[in-house]
Amino acid sequence: MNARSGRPALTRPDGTPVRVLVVDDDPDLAEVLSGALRYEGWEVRTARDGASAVAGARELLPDAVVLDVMLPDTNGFAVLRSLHAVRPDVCVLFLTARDAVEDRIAGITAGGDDYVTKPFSLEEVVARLRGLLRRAGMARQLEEGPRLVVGDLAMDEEAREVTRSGELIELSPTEFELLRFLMRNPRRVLSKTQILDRVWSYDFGGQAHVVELYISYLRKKVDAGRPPMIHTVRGAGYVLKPVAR
Amino acid sequence: MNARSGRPALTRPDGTPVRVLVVDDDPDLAEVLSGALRYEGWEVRTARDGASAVAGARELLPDAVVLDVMLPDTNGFAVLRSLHAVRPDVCVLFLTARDAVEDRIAGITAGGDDYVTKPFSLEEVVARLRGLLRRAGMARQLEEGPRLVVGDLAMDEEAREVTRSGELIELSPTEFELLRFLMRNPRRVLSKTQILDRVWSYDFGGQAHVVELYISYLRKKVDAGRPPMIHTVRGAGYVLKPVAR
DNA sequence: GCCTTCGCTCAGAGCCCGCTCAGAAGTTCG
DNA sequence: CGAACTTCTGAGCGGGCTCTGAGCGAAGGC
Repeated sequence: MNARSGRPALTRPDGTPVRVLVVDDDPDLAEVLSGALRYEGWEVRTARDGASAVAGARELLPDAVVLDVMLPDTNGFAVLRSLHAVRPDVCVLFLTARDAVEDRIAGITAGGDDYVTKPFSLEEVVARLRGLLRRAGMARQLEEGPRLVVGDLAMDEEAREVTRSGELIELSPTEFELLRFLMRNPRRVLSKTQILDRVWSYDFGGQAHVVELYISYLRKKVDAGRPPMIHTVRGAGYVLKPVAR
Repeated sequence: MNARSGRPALTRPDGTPVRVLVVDDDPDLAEVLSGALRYEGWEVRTARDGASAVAGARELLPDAVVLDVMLPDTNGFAVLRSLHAVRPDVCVLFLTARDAVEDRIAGITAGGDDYVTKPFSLEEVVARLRGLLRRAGMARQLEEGPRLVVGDLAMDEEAREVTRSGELIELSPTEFELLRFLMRNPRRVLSKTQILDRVWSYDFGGQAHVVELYISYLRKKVDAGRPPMIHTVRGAGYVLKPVAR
């Protein structure tokens, strides 16, 4: 069982919580990240530089590491080598500035690791991590697949494909992330703030009004002409529900 | 057993009372809040700034913290970090002014923490706290679910759904809160003043007449054509009772 | 039985919330 | 370098929600 009730957690094969090390020199960002990962039911530890990252990894023996490429003392790649020395099969998710060295990252990620560019949304980080862990055989049997289903609505996270009763629905990146968040929390009212904090980048300064706008976009594509699955709860937020039988 | 007789308290897994730290620089507000939380059967301690909050947390080791974002000495994020350092799984409920536009700290609700805007109602604060604690695994086993049931009337707090004998009932935010308060105190007469203090915001200047009005609204939706569950006790208040068999 | 008190309900005003449209700025891709 | 797409802002509108006031009915005291 997850911290987030009702949804099964992604765990290690023996049932113990997945262990993740977060390495970033911005303490606020590290705090937000580790909060989100703990919310997934995972065990989290933070480090703010390369040295303490390696030390932390030795203690925690993490299954995955979220690693900022730009660190005060070293760069991420040196840390990566040390990490692989500690635990060869560790998954690494790099955090990197958009304009920086994408080619070098590409070389690294060929090995099965992955990266996201700053500024990112928490949904994206969590989704990538889940993908990495799943591929590393971390899923507790069958219950954790790359496929989300709510009623006749289905999402293949890896193929980035969404269908409703078999019909393919094309979504923009933000629409996709919003729908993923909704589908990962079916039958639960989500406030606009929750959605904003989770689906939009952490540096987004805008109003909750965008959420309304994107809900409106989603409705046009997901609910179009069909019995609605996205419901407004006035004064509270939005819910995704399978249509009542 | 709870201070509020007849209703089982939300307790820690070992049966001891939930421990909550209230941090606000307004002593009156802190007093009202801690009163309401003690009424839930919880152990409460107060602090009026960030420094004493961290100190208090170290002593009390609280399960949850009610934390005003606007503190004289620090910002919410720094306090959040300190609190998580003391106890990684602590839940935080932030209090924030509605018009203080950009004190919304991005990502605050992403880690499973929550917030309410001032002015708030006590029911809302308590409900949010209960939600946080429940998700953190604080519920004494099965008896405390996200579901309130009185007779054939049922409320799912997370989905914000109310049904009577299976039929869905649509409620406005205030109606919902009022009914939640009634359902959390079944078979107990609640005075209009009690209801006003609990369901309406603390800065509400209006008359007790609104309570009558909203009871009337609720009756139309909840009791409509069915044997009544909401009863008037003249000169005393209202009771919610399951229909006699 | 009458009068007072208390509670119920209707109607309406004002406000706030959420939805949508249109367009500007930025991004991606051919 | 242009075209298509995506994201976000601003404004307007429609309607739901909350509360006030008034009138009416019921309960209970004298």
